[in-house]
Amino acid sequence: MSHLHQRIRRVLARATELAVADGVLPAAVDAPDVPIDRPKQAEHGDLATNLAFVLAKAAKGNPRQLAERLVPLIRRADDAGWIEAIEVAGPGFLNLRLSGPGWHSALTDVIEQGDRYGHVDAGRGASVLLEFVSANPTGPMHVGHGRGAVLGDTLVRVLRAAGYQVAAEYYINNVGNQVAKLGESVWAWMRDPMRRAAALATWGTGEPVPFPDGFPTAFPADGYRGAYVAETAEELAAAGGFAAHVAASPVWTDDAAWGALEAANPSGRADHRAVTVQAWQAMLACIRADLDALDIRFDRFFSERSLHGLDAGTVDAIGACCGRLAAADWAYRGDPGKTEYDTDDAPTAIAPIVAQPLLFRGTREDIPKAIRDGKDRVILRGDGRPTYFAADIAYHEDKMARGFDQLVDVLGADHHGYVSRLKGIVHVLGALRSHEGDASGQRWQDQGLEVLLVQMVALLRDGKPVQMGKRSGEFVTLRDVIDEVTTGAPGSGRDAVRFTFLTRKADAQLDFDLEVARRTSMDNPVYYVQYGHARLASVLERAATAGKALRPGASLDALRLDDERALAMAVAELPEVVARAARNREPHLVAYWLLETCRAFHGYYSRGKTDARLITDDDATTQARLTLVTALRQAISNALALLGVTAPDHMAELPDAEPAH
RNA sequence: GCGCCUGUAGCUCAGCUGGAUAGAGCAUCGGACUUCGAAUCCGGCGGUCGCAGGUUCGAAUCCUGCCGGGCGCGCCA
Repeated sequence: MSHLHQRIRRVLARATELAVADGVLPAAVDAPDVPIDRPKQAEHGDLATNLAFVLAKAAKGNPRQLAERLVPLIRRADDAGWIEAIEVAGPGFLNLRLSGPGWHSALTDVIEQGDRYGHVDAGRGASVLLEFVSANPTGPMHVGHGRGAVLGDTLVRVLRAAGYQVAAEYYINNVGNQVAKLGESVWAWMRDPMRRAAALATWGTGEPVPFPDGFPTAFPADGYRGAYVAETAEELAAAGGFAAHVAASPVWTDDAAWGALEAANPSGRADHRAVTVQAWQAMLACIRADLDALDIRFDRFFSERSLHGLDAGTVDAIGACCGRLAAADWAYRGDPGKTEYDTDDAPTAIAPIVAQPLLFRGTREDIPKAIRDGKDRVILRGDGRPTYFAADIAYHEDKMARGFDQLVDVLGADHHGYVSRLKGIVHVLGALRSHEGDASGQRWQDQGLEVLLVQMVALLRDGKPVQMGKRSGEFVTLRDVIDEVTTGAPGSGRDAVRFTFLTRKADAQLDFDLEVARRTSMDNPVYYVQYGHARLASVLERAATAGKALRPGASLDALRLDDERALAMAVAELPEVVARAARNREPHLVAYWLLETCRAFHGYYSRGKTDARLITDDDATTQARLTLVTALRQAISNALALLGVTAPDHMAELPDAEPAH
């Protein structure tokens, strides 16, 4: 699929070849990936390139001189006549002014390609595994998770549009102390139906709910305190299946008693208890519903339990991986009992640590300094249980074994201390492969893992921070935010949340103002852009009603305004923006393209109200302008689709909005 | 202490592989609809790109140092 910049780039590449053939350039010069800019100054033409600089550097020549000599060659290479004028400017810029057919072709591209316009082949079919969200299934998603989710999902869409094969994956942390704690918290509520009912009623009133006192089984001091825990307990109690457990009354900390009670969990481990499993499954269902509300889909939910060999049909991949690492001296036995559990976080009733832990050599000198760890980390605890880190090693080993070309993880910024460790893993697993005679190892050592950090979200309401007490469990959930910014139109909450998250690049902190996200003006970018789309759709509708609908193959010669040329150039840029957004993993670029393009259109439209109306009495003018409008609408619609935001043909009237007249 | 992110207009932020006179929105001041959606547009005001060096034809962008802000450094996940 061809687009304007690509065609111009081909002309410039051919001109470079001609330059070599004519001896203007030495044969040794490689034709570079020709950079094409949109100049800031209108006098600088439609497109500009610093090709002469790049070539001059390689050929050790004078850029300005080389640019002069390239001009006739570009003319010669431009046999299709896209370029009307070439000007050498400044120290050697080549400013191109496109011919009518040249810039018109940007519009006909869109009309021809329809909803495929903007798709490019930058990825050349490379396969990418993109892991994102991976929120612990111990509670509902909060706003920060939401940002990672939207960024990840938008990146999936953008990468696919840019010609990558993408697998979207969610890693479920369903093993360990955190899920055990969730299970214990749910269990505490299940044991006491009276208090549960009272507490659930109290939650609705906003009164504080007393936790520590009066439970037959005390509520864990560091348990999960949100209302959702009691609600889950209510559901599980109602669903039944735990009557025997309650009757047998095992104390939560008594692993042996639980082991005797549950055939599926002979060890009795707290994170394997039936109630724990049901609890995180309920949480995961809730998370999936929230993701669904944002139109986020995954190709796979990857269970951490499967790496432990705990899911049906799985084997202990972690043990196997640790064994391989130890065999290649990437792991070693450390001193037993050197570090105690922090009593706050310790899983209850664990055996004293007497055996030797296995440590990962993340500090070895042959790991590149940038990803070398400051300290060797435990992967198998003294009691033999793997750490979270060990599971992540096995998980990334699994990803690598699946034959992807690239691995990308999206992480919350609060995990940034973990990034180098994670990158270290992939490097070492690559080295391990090389050590074991696997040729693919080198590629992973060189290329490694790519990690995108998503910075924090500060939630505001009308400019003031929204207080979130994490200890009380009363934090604002993603669901709350979606609900609060939902106005009247279907999908409006999703649209506002998605677009707002994409108005900042990932590594910048984001203020999310709930009040602004509901607003119907320029400070709410999603509205501005959707209004632009609705305006375009409305023009087309009106033209059709007036019997002046666009006919195929209309001539564009009647487009003579600077605004029209600029809009066509904006449309032409979309495929470039998609390619760059994919390459740099920066989906916000698409959002900015939308804002700029809509701003340009609103300006054109307003100026035209007096002297350049879109629907006129002159047929040729009307047809040409409707072509522009059609192409713009299509391009904007496509870009919105990449962001997962709806492109409405009409804006819903808001109850609290001033009526338009 | 070590490491990561960050510092651009009063505020919130863009700024492509280093490229031409650093751009938007908000705020503020002033304008624009009898007709395609004024939920919009046009204009004014506003800058030592944190500071100091370096690299080169050219630095907000790359390198070094310093200063300020945020975060991370568990046999938690």
